[in-house]
Amino acid sequence: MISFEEFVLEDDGPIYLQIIKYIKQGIAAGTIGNQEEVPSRRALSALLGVNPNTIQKAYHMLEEEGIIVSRSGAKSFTSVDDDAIARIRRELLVSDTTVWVKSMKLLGVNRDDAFELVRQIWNDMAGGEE
Amino acid sequence: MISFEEFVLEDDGPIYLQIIKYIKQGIAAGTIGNQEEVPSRRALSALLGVNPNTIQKAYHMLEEEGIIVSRSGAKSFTSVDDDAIARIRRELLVSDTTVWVKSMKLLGVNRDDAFELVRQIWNDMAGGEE
DNA sequence: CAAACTGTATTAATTATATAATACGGTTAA
DNA sequence: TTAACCGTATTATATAATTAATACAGTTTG
Repeated sequence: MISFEEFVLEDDGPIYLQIIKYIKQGIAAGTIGNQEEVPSRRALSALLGVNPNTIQKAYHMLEEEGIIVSRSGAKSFTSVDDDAIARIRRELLVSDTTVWVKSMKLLGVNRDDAFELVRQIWNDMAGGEE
Repeated sequence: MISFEEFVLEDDGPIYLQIIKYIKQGIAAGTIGNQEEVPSRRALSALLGVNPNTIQKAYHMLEEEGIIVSRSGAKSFTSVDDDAIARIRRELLVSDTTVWVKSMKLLGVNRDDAFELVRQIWNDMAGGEE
């Protein structure tokens, strides 16, 4: 069963996109595996304090991407083979890093200074490898 | 006069936030200086193909942050002393980098691998220092 | 079987974002 | 001075995102 304990709802963008990204990141990180049970629409909506329709929208889009499989009346599960995992991982790594690099260049920061900034921030943050 | 030639309207988030970020990044990068003229609401809306009210919303929020000054009937100008510039620059550097580092940690990427990924992407992108 | 849970669907209302069409009065420059 | 700008404000409309309240049929489990 996918855990949403580490999920934090942000004020940033649409909730359904945050949920989609969280699941994709989990798959890419390996913390969410294949044929793993997904929380029901009602259970996750109660846990996050949002509307069931919002969860349904996120799950439906994930299903259209072939990342989860739903059967009417039954529980929903992930459906990701090794190729799909690799594709999702690469997609997230490149898109997130490209956004950050673009920002650093706009701010006129060179690569070494950007690395130094990362070193300062990396250790102060929880989680991940040290 | 602030130039919007390099500005590209994305489908991502609200337009007024994109405009605010573009101006803040310009100030932080030094390409937008103090007491520099800002395009009129009507002129910028025509250039970007968006509604004048959307530009007004962005400018109004920038004025509330003390970053631009408007007088009814007259042109609007930036208002950023050295302290303000340093504050905005630090704010953008830290927030953007924190978002990226958080993403790398969620994906289970260690710092050295993250740096290697940046090296691959950095040179393939245009702009900024090499 | 029956109760509890599941995915799915529908309709209505709300908020944020953006557009559209104007209007008013202040500022600037020919 | 006067025409062309400027910032500002108002009202209406449209779409996207979200909430809300239900409802129905399929699946699972005791």
